Amino acid sequence: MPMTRPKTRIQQRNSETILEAALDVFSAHGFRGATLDQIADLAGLSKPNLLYYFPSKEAIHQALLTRLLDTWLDPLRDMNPQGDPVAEVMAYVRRKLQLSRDYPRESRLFANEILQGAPRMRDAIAGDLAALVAQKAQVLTQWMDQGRIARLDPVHLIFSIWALTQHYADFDVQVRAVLGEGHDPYAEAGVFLDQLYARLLAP
Amino acid sequence: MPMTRPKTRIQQRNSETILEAALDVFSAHGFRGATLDQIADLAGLSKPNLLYYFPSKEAIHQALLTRLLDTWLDPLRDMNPQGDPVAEVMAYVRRKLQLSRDYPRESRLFANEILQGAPRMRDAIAGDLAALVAQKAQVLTQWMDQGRIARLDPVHLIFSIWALTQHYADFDVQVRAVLGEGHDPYAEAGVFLDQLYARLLAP
DNA sequence: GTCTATACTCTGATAGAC
DNA sequence: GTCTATCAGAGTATAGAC
Repeated sequence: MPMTRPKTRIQQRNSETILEAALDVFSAHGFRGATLDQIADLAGLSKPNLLYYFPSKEAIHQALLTRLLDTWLDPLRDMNPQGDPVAEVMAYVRRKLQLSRDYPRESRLFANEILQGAPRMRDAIAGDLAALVAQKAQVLTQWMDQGRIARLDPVHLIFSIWALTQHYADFDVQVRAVLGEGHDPYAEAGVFLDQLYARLLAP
Repeated sequence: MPMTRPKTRIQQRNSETILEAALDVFSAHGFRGATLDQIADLAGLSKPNLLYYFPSKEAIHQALLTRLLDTWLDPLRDMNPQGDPVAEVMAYVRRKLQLSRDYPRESRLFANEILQGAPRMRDAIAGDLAALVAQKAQVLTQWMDQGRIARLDPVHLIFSIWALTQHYADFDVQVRAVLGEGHDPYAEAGVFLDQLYARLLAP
């Protein structure tokens, strides 16, 4: 009974394959836009076989969201209160931008969920995420009090980093359509965001 | 036959009511997540009556997107090449933030569409939108050449304005959950973005 | 113009053979 | 563990009365 925790190696591998396929489909079409047929096709399994590994469509989606949140918050967790303030914030920006570049599907999965009111993530957001932001906002405030970075609303500063980095994954189609051929959006964004936060944070 | 252009006053009013209801539902659940039942209920009409005014679900969605794009680009169009550079950009930021505050549903409708690869807007984005951005990027570049604002990638500067302002509408749930009670997100964002762009644009 | 009734398709989930 | 067959429900759209 692989309800909660698959045991054998084959089960592990198949669960993995399913989640990988599901990430593709859910991130591209949203929860309701995705179909089990699409996921099964992409995973190379039959639909009933899919439902042997996960009890429902909802369960697959939930599994993706759960594993996502941790990855998503890691870069912020890594912001070190002992480090150099400007360098720490800018390193956070770079890590977050890399995350958008390397895991755009995860970013879009998350965006789809929030955009529609976070029906399956409300608790996690009001809980873990809000707590982490509060904690890091305190660190930022301390740095501001010490005059080591410019005084700004620390929470909105964090929002700005989320907005500016996730934009490149979530609005990828628009970014590429506007830039046209021959551009590397993430490379250009890296340069631009470096300049932006260097200017913004300077005390 | 109200296929393309309703004629009588009642038809006008009912079309309006339907689009208003549809905006609510599509922006909250995405295209596939929305159902005609929900829209009909909200509009106070029967489902077949809905389909008397619009030939299909797709057509309702299309009508919303078409009327949206213009409204969405107006603030950028209004950026005046003859005005004071810093003031013009900052006025654009404010107009765009107001748009997010006053029309969050439109913002989310747009975000849903782009997020899922813009299947119904690709042409408009690669066309009108890209052209307008190219034109305004030229204005920005001129201002930079004249040393009146800091030198930055003009297109990514525009992206940053989109990302930072739309974030407050699109991720509203997250913003409010993180801020907690007793906050006015848009007022705070207004202050923050003023500071950000003042620092960023200073030559 | 608007409604009731209904046709038809899609999709999530289950039964049961192998 | 995996498949074929199938059910049940939801959802878009149409027919046809009024």
